Amino acid sequence: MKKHLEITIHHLAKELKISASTVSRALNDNDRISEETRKRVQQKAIEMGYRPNVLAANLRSKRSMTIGVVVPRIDRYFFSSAISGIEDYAWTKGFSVIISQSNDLLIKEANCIRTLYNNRVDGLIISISMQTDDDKHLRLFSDRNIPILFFDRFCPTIKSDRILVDDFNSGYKITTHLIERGCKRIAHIAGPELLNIYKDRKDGYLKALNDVGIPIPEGYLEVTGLTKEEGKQAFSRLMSLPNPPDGVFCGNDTTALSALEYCQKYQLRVPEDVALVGFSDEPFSSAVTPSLSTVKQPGYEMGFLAAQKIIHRIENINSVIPFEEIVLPAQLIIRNSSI
Amino acid sequence: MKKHLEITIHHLAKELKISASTVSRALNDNDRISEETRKRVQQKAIEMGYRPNVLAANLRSKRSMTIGVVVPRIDRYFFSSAISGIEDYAWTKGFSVIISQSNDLLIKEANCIRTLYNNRVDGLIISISMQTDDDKHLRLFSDRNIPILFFDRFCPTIKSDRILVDDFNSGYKITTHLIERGCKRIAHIAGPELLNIYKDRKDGYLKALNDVGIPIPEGYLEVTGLTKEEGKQAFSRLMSLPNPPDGVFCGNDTTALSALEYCQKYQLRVPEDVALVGFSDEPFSSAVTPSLSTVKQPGYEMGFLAAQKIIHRIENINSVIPFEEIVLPAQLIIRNSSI
DNA sequence: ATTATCTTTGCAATCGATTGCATAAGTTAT
DNA sequence: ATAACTTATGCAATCGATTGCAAAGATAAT
Repeated sequence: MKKHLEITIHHLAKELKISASTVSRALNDNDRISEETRKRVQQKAIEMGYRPNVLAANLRSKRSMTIGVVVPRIDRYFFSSAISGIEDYAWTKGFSVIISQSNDLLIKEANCIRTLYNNRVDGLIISISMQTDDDKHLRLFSDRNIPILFFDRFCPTIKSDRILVDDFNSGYKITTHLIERGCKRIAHIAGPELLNIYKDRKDGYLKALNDVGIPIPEGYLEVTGLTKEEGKQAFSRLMSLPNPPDGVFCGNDTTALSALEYCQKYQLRVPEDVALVGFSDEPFSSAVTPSLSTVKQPGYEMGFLAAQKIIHRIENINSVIPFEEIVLPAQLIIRNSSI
Repeated sequence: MKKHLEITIHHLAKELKISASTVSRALNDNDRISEETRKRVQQKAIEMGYRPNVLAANLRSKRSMTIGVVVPRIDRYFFSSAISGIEDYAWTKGFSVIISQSNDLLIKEANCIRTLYNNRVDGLIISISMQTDDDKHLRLFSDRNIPILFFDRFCPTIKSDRILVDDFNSGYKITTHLIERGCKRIAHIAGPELLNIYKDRKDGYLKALNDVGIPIPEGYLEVTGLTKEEGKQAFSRLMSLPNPPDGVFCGNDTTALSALEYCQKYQLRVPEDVALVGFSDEPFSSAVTPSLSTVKQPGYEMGFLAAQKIIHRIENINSVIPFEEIVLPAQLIIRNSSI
């Protein structure tokens, strides 16, 4: 079973009676090697089943051809589709993708980043955790000038590229939509302010109401962790108010679903009694009844673009490229829960 | 900005006036180094901000502390939750996870595997593509005695560990459930026979009907790619039969959802006119109306277990551990679409 | 014929850690 | 005091590629 001795460039060199350096250059299609030798070497490499040892090459060249990705949870659709986009592009450029998840914990996030650093990834694509209120762990990369790219959720104190969704305008559009369909009392279930995305959604909501002079009653702004359970509680508090809302902008689809389930349980009609809008267009959102109005974030495209940007930066690591903040538009999808 | 010269064990050695080998051993808590020296070295390492270069260590030790994962698509919930489980366990053992997706294409799968091999991953966890009818690319690993572990979808000609879901019994249980609720004409929308999972589900279906002596009318067994579109077409063909089914076991939840949408469009009542059962318990399945009966596969747990098994094998690469086929039970979840 | 130039290849150091073997120092037994 | 072990540390080779510099050979220019 141990018949497979690994073939190295030295074996090829000996076989071809040339030096290892020539073999190395030939395999990399270096101009300095004659066309003829290159052909011979490449032919022999195939013949002998040569497989480059990426580790050795990376050690020497100080590039790993690998990008690290950190997301809160891999199994959330938005993130898995972003990873899918990252992987698809990276693959075309010969980069591998190491993933890790922070589980929305700062400590875990810091550990992931340290591990990725130790593995000498060439760049880091990250969507920070809900707890990240500190940038010390990120400095491991930024201080060493290793490219970081934030997507969706970013750390404002680190200078770097960012690919974001236009949460402010989305929040504004959602709220305006609710106003236009006739809602008079519009509440919002927000997420932790620490994260730009939730703050922006909330600000969009506030601005939209303010622009048309609708005041926000006491208790109409819930701030939660946006889990299924917290969503249910928050919605229940809203509906127990003396003057409950007739339209609720939920910070994500999960809480919107909680709200929907609450309505089913207590015989509230959606959207007649209360209109609902979520955020993210999870796979379930179009399938529920009534189907859920929401905002579709281009996860795959963001990931693809993120990979393009960071690989471009990696490949031009010595040029000064100004940092970019790309804000992608998101699409308001009006479905039956707010029609 | 270039203030960060990388600290190596040689820098530590010089600083402490000892040899690099001692530093290396001290950092790895080797017995041969005195307790006192170990402390001093570890202290200094922290003080100087030393970060081990995993690449160098791996090159020498011929282990990469990395496992490669290949799945058809990262953004499918079953796979992303499995990856989540893999990553969670691997992380506790200091392993990194490189992921790649085959997009259900054999060629892409082969390329992914080659890349993972070149990166010298210590093991491969894979769920094969729908097209994989050949094992040449997998031999790259198996011939070299590098651990492979299949989960969910496997290649029967490669000897290795497997972690599977009990698709046969699940198919059997689903069909029996439909029989018991009173369905007389039960159809099945199956996936490609090439994959064990779809063949087993179908066989369970056939066996269940056979056991109670129900014959299967002409045209009641559709074989498709199980996409949304193909599902819709297959279901439409079924319902256009002179004697359409009153119960359909759909090969996955996606096609079950297609069926549901078809029923809504053509005013068929579910489950009164036709009962539906899917497979996989996608996030949308519990949320749709009527909620979808299905089989819940333990994705996260499978991934976690897969990581445990393969890392155990990696850590005992020189012992002969017999290959294991673990078949996990899956849970039939009866919801409104077939109650 | 001689020098200059270009092309093609090889030598040897290097990346940063690991590890078998040798050695020095310390301890115990004879 | 010497042999026989232990214990702690260092030397130097090694993993498999990359790369600056030198050199050899071929060709062109003077």
